[in-house]
Amino acid sequence: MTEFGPQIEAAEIAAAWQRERPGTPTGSIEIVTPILRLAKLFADDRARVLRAAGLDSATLDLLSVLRRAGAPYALTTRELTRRTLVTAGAISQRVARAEREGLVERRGTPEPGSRAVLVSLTQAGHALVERSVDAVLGREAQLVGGLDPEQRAALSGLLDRLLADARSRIGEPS
Amino acid sequence: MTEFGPQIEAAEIAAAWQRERPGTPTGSIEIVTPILRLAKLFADDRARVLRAAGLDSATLDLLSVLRRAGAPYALTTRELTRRTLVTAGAISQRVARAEREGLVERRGTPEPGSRAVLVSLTQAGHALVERSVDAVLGREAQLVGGLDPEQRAALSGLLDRLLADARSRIGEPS
DNA sequence: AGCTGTATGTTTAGAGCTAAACGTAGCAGT
DNA sequence: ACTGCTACGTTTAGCTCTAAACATACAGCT
Repeated sequence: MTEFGPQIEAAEIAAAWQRERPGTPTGSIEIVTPILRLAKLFADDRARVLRAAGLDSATLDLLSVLRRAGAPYALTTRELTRRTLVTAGAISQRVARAEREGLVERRGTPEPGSRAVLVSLTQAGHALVERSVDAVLGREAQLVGGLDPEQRAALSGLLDRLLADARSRIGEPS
Repeated sequence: MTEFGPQIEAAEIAAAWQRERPGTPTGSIEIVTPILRLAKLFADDRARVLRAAGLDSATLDLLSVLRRAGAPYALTTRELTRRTLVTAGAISQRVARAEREGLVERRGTPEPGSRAVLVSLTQAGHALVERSVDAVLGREAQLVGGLDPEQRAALSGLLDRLLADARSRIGEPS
């Protein structure tokens, strides 16, 4: 992943901008910078854990969504896109890869009157999720374990609030 | 970017795991999921803003680091890697692209006794940063503007704490 | 029936990244 | 000098993604 040395703190970045360009609107840096770094840290760590299990994040993401959906573990491509952070094209490719490895199957339409494609977990895919989910989530629980339950609740609440706010501001650009 | 419809809440994801696999360690989901979504939201939004200015995030990241470093706006490749979230190879490619566009220059070693390469901003590169930084940071300030100053301070503090904790648990150099 | 618009998936070209191989330059010990 | 070691940077192969073009099915009109 990334071989970074000691990182520069978000506060130092803001201070550098103020020194170089007084008046630069640096108010968001102390929020955005740690979020970007944490996201990369979580993503890299997950990739590391999964590589040990012969898996990758994109595939586990696909399998997990299907597994969480409950029996019969089948969703349309459209629904997979909605529950994921990637485009429909990317889902199509993820499904193709997972199908090649025997982890999912593409089957005809779910119900007449729709040309949707149903993607479903195979036995092997189901087994693979069962084997790896606890490892991934358990590892993440360790990583956030430095905060006590109250801090986690406070953080979670603020993040949800920020996410909802930011979405509404993007939806209606001012 | 991503044409998602209404997202599934992090709490629903955790609840689905508990329903499907009681005992799954879902405690981290309410923290990790919103962080990943916010990171993508910020990254996508920045890309959108920059595209309008004929720029991309990777290039602005490079130019910004050089600009913030102060006169004479020059750093070694190694230092650029340290201040960034990408590998040395990626920096090499970013510099090559930016050099092709006349935004940076590669010059000989900074001081004898080292074979480091100095990358420095050109006039055009400097001007481009000046033109785009306020737009990017101003936009981000809007996106986080839904939180009041106290909430922002609380959020920033918790994020920094989590980042430091998680890094120490990973053992990655901090 | 024949058109047209909409929804759904897939395919393709191109971008940027990582990991790993590679090429060198300086340095230390012998 | 010779050897090996370390630091630094670049190059390359391969991966996954996005955006856009494409293909196709269905539904509503006329």
